[in-house]
Amino acid sequence: MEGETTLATELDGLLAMARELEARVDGDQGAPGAARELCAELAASVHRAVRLAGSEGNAGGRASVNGRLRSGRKAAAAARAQVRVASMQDLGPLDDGLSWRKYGQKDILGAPYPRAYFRCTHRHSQGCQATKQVQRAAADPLLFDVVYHGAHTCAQATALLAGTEQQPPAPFGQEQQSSPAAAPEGMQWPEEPFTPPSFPSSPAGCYTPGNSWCQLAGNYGYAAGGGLGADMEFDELFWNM
DNA sequence: CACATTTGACCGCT
DNA sequence: AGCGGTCAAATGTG
Repeated sequence: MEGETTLATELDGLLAMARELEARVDGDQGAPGAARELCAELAASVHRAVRLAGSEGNAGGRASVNGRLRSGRKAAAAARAQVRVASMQDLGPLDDGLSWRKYGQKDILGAPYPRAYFRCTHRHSQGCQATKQVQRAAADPLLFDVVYHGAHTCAQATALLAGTEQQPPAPFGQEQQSSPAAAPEGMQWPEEPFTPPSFPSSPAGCYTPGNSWCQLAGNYGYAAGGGLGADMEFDELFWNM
């Protein structure tokens, strides 16, 4: 409602591209050439949108984050982006190709499902401070909200990023993935008709480097507030394209 | 035996 | 005071 015109426009175009991409991928999964190009454009648009949202002085929905920064408050430790990507790939579990170690689970106020906290297994070995939060969507139990934050310094991440030209496991950002037939590493929900835990953390391979993901759906939930922790401050946004 | 996961408690911040 | 996040000890599994 405020001055989100630019951002809205970007997002609108992005949505359109996403649709096109979705159609392309759906119709031709053997030749992701065009899809890939669209993906690039899409990524660029997203990048721009996020940048606009993170710009100072911008009155966007997230502009307050910057203006809210108080002196002495440094949030460089964990940057989060608001990129919500819903990838419906049954074959693509939530495994990012890295090793995550669950270190806690907490029930979130207002959320019917608990939130699991994961950490890089190499945190003690290589000092990888990367962390990941996996939570289930409130209205869509089939959707998993995976929030990555922190920087991956372990060789595993480096190798992964170097081996793939894409950026599935973005350095930072909120990624909403959906795995209808695949459950995360380990999360036990109150009532789950799906596959229980027991996710052997599939090693690299299920990633399918080349075919990659691709089904953008949904909208950009900028965690619009409501009072449920809509406080997001992202100072730096890294996006490799 | 080592590693990963689980659960509870503690701490910090809002 | 409440919520979110992390740590630490215990347990289970491979």
